[in-house]
Amino acid sequence: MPTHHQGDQKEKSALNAYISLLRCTGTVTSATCRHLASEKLSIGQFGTLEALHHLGPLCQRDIGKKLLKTGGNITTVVDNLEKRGLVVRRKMPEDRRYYSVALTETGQDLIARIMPRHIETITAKMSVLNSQEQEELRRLCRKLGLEG
Amino acid sequence: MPTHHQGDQKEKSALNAYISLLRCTGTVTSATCRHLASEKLSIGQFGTLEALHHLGPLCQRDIGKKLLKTGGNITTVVDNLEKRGLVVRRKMPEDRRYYSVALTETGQDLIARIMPRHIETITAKMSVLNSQEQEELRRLCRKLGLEG
DNA sequence: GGATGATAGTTTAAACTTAAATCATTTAAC
DNA sequence: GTTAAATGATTTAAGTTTAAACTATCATCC
Repeated sequence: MPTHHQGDQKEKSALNAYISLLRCTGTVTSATCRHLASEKLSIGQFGTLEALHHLGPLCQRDIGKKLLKTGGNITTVVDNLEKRGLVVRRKMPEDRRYYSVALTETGQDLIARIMPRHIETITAKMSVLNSQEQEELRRLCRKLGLEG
Repeated sequence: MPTHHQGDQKEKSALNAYISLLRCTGTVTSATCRHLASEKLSIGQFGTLEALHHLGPLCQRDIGKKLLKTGGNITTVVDNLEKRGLVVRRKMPEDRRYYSVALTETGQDLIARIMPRHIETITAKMSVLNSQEQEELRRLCRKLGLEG
């Protein structure tokens, strides 16, 4: 049976890691997403374009899963992207509950233009860690992030 | 001079770490903050109460720095906490631009009641990693999070 | 000691996000 | 086949967040 002291130590270690994790993500996100403002893209909008760019057309549910956002939010995000002509919705004939959301040519052009800079910014920010450290960070985050 | 191939590898490693980091924080935050809804506390409100609990009275600027939020947001958060009688603002006589924001007894009681459960939830979630891994995650996040 | 600039906080408008209720469509069970 | 349950998407109302403009106070410097 663990003593109180051991319990304290366990909590302390967990809390320290947790706090550092959240704070780190805050500063990193802020640094890497700053440049999106000049394109009038929210993080959710950019994330959606990026997902479509990377994975091809997706239904809104899958976009939501990818971005960890609610369905209502995805509706709004896709609405706004559609208004700007960056994506299109297409009803899926084989299951008419679904929309397939896809990049338009304009959307394709925009994300293709933004991505190099975005990747560059991320690479620069992450290069505070060497590749071995990056690998270890990834491993730990993946282990920790397995949903629950 | 690095070859293109090396550049690709460097980007790939950075991006993988970055994506895992953001996704991990998303799932961890969602898991650890779910219980706050039952107390009708937003994450920002809880963060403010916690900061005041941990550090004692703070001015709004310092709360904002702690939470990585804008000044306008802190005004709203403190307004709402004050309406519920959980915190009080006090003008600082020595510099009347500042408010000192402090927990009321009610606020103190609330945060004292919530914290054990919150810590427990975090500890449980983080215990996917052993203490050595937690320590390493903390180190990497701190290194990465140094502002910029 | 008065102008200038910096800092703390507030307000406003617009955008984002969520939870909950709702609509439309499909699947399963009978 | 028809009903019931499940699923994808939308709507609504409420709350959160931000940027930008604004007020109030303090510090500096001539």
